[in-house]
Amino acid sequence: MAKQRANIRDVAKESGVSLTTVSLIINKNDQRISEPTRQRVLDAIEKLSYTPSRLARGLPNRRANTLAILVPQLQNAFADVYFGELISGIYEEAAARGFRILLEVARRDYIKRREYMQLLEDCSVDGIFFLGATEEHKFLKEFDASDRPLLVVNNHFSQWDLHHVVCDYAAAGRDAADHLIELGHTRIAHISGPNDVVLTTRELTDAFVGRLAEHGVRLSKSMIVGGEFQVETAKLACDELLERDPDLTAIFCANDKMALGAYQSLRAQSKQPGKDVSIIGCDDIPVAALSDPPMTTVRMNFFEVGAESCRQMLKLIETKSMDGRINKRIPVELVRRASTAPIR
Amino acid sequence: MAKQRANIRDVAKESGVSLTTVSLIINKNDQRISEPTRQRVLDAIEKLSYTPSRLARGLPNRRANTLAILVPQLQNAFADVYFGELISGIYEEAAARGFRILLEVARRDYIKRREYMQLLEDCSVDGIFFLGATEEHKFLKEFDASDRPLLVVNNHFSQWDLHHVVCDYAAAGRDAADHLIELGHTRIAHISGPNDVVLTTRELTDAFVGRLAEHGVRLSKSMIVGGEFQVETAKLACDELLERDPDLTAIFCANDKMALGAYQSLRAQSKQPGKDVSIIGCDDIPVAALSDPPMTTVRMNFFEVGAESCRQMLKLIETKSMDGRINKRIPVELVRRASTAPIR
DNA sequence: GATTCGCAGTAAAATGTTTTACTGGAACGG
DNA sequence: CCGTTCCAGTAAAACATTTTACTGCGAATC
Repeated sequence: MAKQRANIRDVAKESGVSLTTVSLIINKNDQRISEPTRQRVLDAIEKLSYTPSRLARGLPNRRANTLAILVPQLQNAFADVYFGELISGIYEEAAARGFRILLEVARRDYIKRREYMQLLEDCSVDGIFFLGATEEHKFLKEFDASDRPLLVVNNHFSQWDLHHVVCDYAAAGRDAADHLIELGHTRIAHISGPNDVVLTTRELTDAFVGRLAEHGVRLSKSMIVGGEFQVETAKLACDELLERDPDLTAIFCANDKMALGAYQSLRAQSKQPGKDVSIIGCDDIPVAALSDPPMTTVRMNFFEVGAESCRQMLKLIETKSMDGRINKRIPVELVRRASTAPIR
Repeated sequence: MAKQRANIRDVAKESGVSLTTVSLIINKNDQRISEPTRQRVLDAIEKLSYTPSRLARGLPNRRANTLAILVPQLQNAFADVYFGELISGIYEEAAARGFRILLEVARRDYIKRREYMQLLEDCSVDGIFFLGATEEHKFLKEFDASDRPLLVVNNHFSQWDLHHVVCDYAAAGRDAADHLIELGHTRIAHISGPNDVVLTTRELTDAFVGRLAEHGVRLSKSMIVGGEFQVETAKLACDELLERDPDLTAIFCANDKMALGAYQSLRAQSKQPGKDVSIIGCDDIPVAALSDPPMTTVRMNFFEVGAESCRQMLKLIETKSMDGRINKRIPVELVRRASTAPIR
């Protein structure tokens, strides 16, 4: 009971080789170690139930083998399916590669103290994922064209040169437009996201409106209302749209939550979603399939966005190559359910 | 441009003192350092924009200044208000004390490989919070009466001797019973949680039934149905209860989600929750106040449970005193809203 | 027979802290 | 004037690894 915990020196002594040899074996860069020696060392590791210290390991090469997920301070950010799926995707991929995940909340004073930088500078973390970024997060400027490993997940920016991985929102807008056109709709409305601060939802809107125009359907500005991505605001938005055009036949909502708000609004006016008015959502969150009627929507595989973000981040860290920024688009897919129907 | 990053040695050289002095100043155990020296060192730190490396700091005393949150692998565990609030509470308190939070998911193979132990053994983490624990998590036995810093958040176990911080579920059961009695109800039912695997919800049920009995109201076994904490299963449970006793006047649900399920069930049978049948929930999640009718419920401050868990954990780590287990109960509070009414 | 090469492994430096035990000198009481 | 105490700080060990440059040796090559 001399020692609490075996270290690499103990293993070396036990198996009669040098530290270096043990280290090489642990790190699997061991072409040059012969099989018998290798086996002896592995036995010693087993016997002493040795685990290399992550702390000490990170020290020489300044690697923590840890990644941070930074989320904005929202009302229960951790209780949102959207963040939940992104985080799961990142986690899964990171865990598979032996990386740990650190959780960080970008509160006001967190940003003011530049703690995200500390994280990188004190070697706590090898890279940072930023979820839920908007154009109001001015501190991102610090990463503009910098070689600091920060990756924006599911949003992107034109004013700053950053790494990002995003769903193909333009394709989503086009898919939604094509679907409604195919069903014969012409009196169409759109409940958008916060277009003033999020580029992706602007792209969604632009692509949707643009594609409708290509098909000769004009969507006037007044039939586009912003909904802040929440059920309640979307309900109000939908009320407003129905007042402006009581005969509209289809609404494209920038996310599924807002589509549920539209359902509520319609019902309150004794209209049936999917029959009287076609509703198409965006995201395909789990409740979309379970809603009544089951929702037609554009599936955005957020889990995959998270996973791909993580793969890209790891590549970034390994290679340290700064030739160009990461700029990956994840494909989307229209899911036809019962909330859209041919025009009568 | 000789160096990338200043270290403590650079600071020492710059300010003409020894490493030790700098270290003492950084760690604020610096009674013995004179003010002028202190100032000189702080200036040097500023000038070189020096940040101590967390990795190197942890090495000598085997402290990572990091805590892990372990959650079970559930359908979108990260997208649940319950976990969200617990995590927020833990995070807040940890951040205030300079601790980082690591996220870990207890998947099947994660448990099999005992990675939670690795976490402690390789010094990645100074302590582990386990959320969403049930009696099916047999691996907890490993921490039974052990001095490993694992803390069970918002559940507890009688079969294993572990640290825990829990809401006072017994008090919640009593409060709910008292409230219904006060309103004159006698035909009462209960939709319970997964009583087979979670002790806290058994306590809730027992306290509720016990208190009713004290007031002379007998709740038969058949009027208690389990609901697995989900909206859908609770709806079915409620259907069943209404079939068994169409004249029941009140239902106590073991959480708010299930109370919402009960709302649905009642409405489907053209009964008005809060008028025809009083419903009382448990948790006071945000939607409870927003539901229709606003829900009477027992508030469980999960944020506070998380925060207190973290405080206890830090105490555990600091003192390393194993005289007794942590066993803290967080008080609950009845919130009267419109889903309960005096019997007619 | 000298030179080169590859093999299997090692010595030692480097990574950046904390902490314990020490030191030289000044003040101070007897 | 001597011993003690205090002050302000320091030297050096410890923490656990990775990595670079090296070494001895036998085999192949010229």
